[in-house]
This record gives sequence, C-alpha cells and structure tokens, in this order.
Amino acid sequence: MRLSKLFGKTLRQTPSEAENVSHQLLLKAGMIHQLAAGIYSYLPLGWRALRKIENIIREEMNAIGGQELMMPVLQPLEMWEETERDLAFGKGLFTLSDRRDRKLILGPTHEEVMTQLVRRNVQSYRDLPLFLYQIQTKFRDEPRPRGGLLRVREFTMKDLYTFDADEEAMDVSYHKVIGAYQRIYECCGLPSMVVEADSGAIGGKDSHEFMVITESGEDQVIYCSKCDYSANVDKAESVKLPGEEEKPLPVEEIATPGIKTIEALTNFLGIPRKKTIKAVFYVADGEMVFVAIRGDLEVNEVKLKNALNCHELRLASDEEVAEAGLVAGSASLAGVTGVKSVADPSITLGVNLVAGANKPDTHLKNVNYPRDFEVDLMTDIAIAQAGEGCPRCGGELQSTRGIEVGHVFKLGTFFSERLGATYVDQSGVERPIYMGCYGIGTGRLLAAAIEQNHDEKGIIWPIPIAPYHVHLCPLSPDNEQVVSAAEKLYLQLEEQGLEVLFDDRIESPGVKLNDADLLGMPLRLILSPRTLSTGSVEIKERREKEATLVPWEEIEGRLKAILSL
RNA sequence: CGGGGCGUAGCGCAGUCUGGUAGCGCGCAGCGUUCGGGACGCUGAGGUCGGAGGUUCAAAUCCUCUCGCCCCGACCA
Repeated sequence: MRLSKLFGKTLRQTPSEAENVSHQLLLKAGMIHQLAAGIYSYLPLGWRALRKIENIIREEMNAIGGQELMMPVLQPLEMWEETERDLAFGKGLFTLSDRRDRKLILGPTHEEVMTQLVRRNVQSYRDLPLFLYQIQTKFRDEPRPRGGLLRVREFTMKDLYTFDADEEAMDVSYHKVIGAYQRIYECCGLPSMVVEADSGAIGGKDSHEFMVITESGEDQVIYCSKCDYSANVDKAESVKLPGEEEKPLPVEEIATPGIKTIEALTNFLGIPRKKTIKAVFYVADGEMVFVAIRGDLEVNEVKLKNALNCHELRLASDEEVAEAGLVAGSASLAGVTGVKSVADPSITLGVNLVAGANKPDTHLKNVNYPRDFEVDLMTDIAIAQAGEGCPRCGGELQSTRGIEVGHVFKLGTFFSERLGATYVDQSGVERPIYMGCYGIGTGRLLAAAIEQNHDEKGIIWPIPIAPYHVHLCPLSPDNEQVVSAAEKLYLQLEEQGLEVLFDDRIESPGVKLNDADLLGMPLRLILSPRTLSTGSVEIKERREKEATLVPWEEIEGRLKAILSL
C-alpha cells in the first residue's frame, strides 16, 4: 500500500477527547474515527489489524473443532422474554419496532438465537459435542462508553457456543476453549490472566474472565501472592481476620451527637472501624433492603444482587430511607423489624461492636450477633480487599487492574431447558443439552494490544496483528536512484507475499520517520543516498533501538526470518 | 442517574469575565528553496462560533431552554 494513497491521515496533535493511550494512538494514527459516544468507524489501517485479530481467532476456533456461522442482529423481543433476560439486560438492550409494531431488539449476545437454532438441528447424542461460533456485531446500550475502543455500544465479538451431553463433557469443552483463548492472547502480544468471574446477566455457574493486567483497565482483579487463586473483585472471596476474644458485655446506649458516618463514629469513640457495624440501604426490584456489614468493609453490589436474586439494585434515596422509618446515620438491625435484612458474616467475627440505636444521635455499644438481632440472610457480600486472606491457601491477597479481553461461562441447562433444546441419549432418554458460551471482543482486544505494546512515539504492533509487516521508507524523494530503488524493492517484496506500507510521499525525513514510529509496523526499511552508496538497506525493528545495514540481496531473507514467514 | 469539564476551521487552542460583527499554531492548496528525526519563505482557501429562543442599535460574548462530547462514580457478559 502506498502511503500517499492511504485513507486516513496521521495527526500531529492528540485529539483532546482521548485520555488513554490506545485511544490517543488510534486517533493520532488515523485508524479509527468516532461517530457518537461509543460508536466508531475503523479506517483502513485499523480495519486491517482488526481483521488479523479475527483471523487468529478463527484459526484457533477451527483448531478445536469450531464451525463458523452467522446469526442475525435483529431478534424478536419475545425470545428474550421467554428467558427473562430482557429484564436482566434492562436498559442495556437496544429495542425497536417494525412496521407492524412488533418489538425487536439489536442483539447484545446470541444465546437465545443459538439455542433455538440448535434445537432444530440436534436430536441425538451422536450430534454432540458441537462447537458453533460467529464473528459479529453486538449492540449494548452501555450507561457509559469510555476509553475509545475499550467500552463501546456497537462492537464486534467472536461468540462461541458449546453443546454437550452432560456436565463432565461440558467441562472438557470449557477447558478446551480456555486453552484456545490463551493461545489467541499470546499471539496478539498480550500476557493474559485467567480469573474467576461473576456470570452476571448471562447466567450459569462457573465463569472465568481473561484479564490483561494494566493500570488503564477498568476491572479490579484480586489475586493471591502464594497460590494461583485470582478473581474479578465482583466475585472475589476473602478471609477476614476475627476480632479479639472478649467477653460479651450487656448492650449499652451511648450519646453520639451529630455522628452519622463510620469515620466520625470511630474518631469520636476512639475505636477501630472493625469494631463497628455499618448499615447500608438498598432498593432491590422495588423492595427496601437493610444491609449490615462490618465498618471496615464495603458492600459488593454484585454479590448482593446475586444473593437477593434481583434484576435491579440501587442505593435507596434519603426519602425512601426516611419513609421506611429508618434513621440514616444511626440505624442498626438491633431493634428494627419489618425490613428485609442481609448481613455479611464479618459482623459475626467481632464481639461487642458499636451499631446504631435507631434514634438520632445515639448508638449502641456491645452489640453481639445473634444475641441482639437476627437477619433474613447471612452471606458474603463484602468487597475483597488487598491484604485480606486468600480463601484457598490463607496467603495474602493482592489487587491490580485489568482489561477484560474475554469471558467464558458454563451455562449448564439454563437455556436448553427454557427453550427446549434436548437430545436423546444412548438409552433413548431425552435430556437437556449442556451449554457453554465464550466471548472475545475484537475491538477491545485491539485496544488492549496497543495499551500493552507502545512507546512514547507510537504503536508497536505485535507481528501477527500488524496492519502491514514492513514500513518502507525512502528518504530523499528527489534522488532518482533512491526513488527507483524503493519502487523496485516495494514491488519485489509484495511479490514475495510481504505486506508493505510504502511511504512514497514527498515529505521531509523527520515527518516520515515520526509517522513510521507512530503507525508502528514491526519492521522499518530505510533507503537513502547513504544506504545506497554501500549497496544496502537499513532495517530496524520497531521494538528495538538499533538499526542494521543489510546488503541488498539479503533483505528478503532477513525480513522473512524476523517475521517467521 | 449523581458529580466535574468542554463545544469557536480537519487537529490543538485564544477571544466570553468587561457585547462593537472572529483570530493564532499545525494541517490543506499553489510557487520556490530544503531533505537522516515533525524545515523555510511568499501567496491562498477554509468557520451560520453545537442548536433554538430571548435581551440589545449591535451577541461567540448576557439570559432561558436544548443537543452533543469527555472524565470520575453508579451501572455494565
């Protein structure tokens, strides 16, 4: 490709809306263009990189027996009502009506469509296992798109669905896919980490995410420094230290004028946070829920949502709290009735805790569970924090940030039972199919690859996903020998199957060299009167600092060796 | 949805407080000089100042409403 003809210009200044590196570089290099919040066009260079990623994914999917197919974006809303996932996705679903006023949605994922499709085509155990995938556009009305390609509303995703006869077979398929995913990330220049995950709106039991560890990631990852335990913070469990052994004392009312927060309370009384019980009020699908947790911990809303098995969970407003007869700032479960209550087991680890007295400016000392109050539900709803104990080995948990570049789920029979996807086993018994689903967002993967592979000058493409292999850059555009040598080399390399970006523009050396660094092709070739006089060409790997001169006749071999072609 | 910031030429910005009819740098076009790390000179094109309404002799600037974008949080396969 001749750079003079390439659609998409590089920018000297970084557009101000971009904050993270991949977004800045993609815009600056002219690889993407924003149409609206979370909606982007891919320009030729960006599109080439994206297609390379798709092809890597295809190869790995095919290698584990995947068959590619294509399902529709437009889906009847009815189908989603059958599984009640319209409620689970809520406002994230893009909905529309056709001319006959039938409700349709733009598919955010394809479990329903896929299950229906398989129902018609699988009848016997002989048809299983089955791996079906597509690479297709998804639509999700995210509350807040961000970070360029990191979180968008319209995006391309590879989604794979596996179908097996039973749970054991499903597990085998699950691990096959995990292996394929790891090879994909490695190929894209991304060290990834497999972490336990919440299964969210997809449903199902086991779920893992693939994380690329980077500060710009929006997910928090908890991992153990000793064993291999790691989990998304949404899912992570932890072991809290018990409080000191003390003799339970009788409950005592104390005056706490103007004290409304844990912070103020601990300062006022001179006690540590973990000697207090924090009260938080939520509204779950319209119902008020009283949540109690030890003062040093925070509520994990994903865990709480799962525990309550609700679709919508939000903090209650001050008005709602007052209406329910609760005293914000001094509320506790000791003495409150008629409100649904959930508590974290952390409150059972201490003795003689301080909690609200359910009247203003008053707290209770020496509150003990279960002596002084009861709860409807006692379950882990705490956010795991660095420094706490590992649930597996007791080691110390650490925390870091990551970009979720893939997510896999064991769906079990959730969809097959609801949508009637069954098969007949060897003994003639009809059984539900065991499913798994697996997704990789290709655009996010592209962005993550840049987050991990760049320097202050620009992108450093990993070879397998680089838009072109070689950036051919003749300097001295008015030197005829240089120009004709470059033209010749360009044709010769293309003929050999190398993908060449040929900077045939009449620009100063500075502009060309800077653009070469910004665009980030793995190899840069420079021709100039200087190199020509020695009968050689300068080769530089984008990743390396030093360039080397290579004799004309050895260029091709050297390039292929570096590219492993 | 809560908090913050911002919409003026393709990109980066000034001008807004204090109203007087739009400017700078980069980029773009033409000519000439230059050519191994974002060269220089001359000439030129390009903007209903996000939109609507209002105040005023006069609005990018003041007032009201509205749309959009970014960041933090909530949220989110």
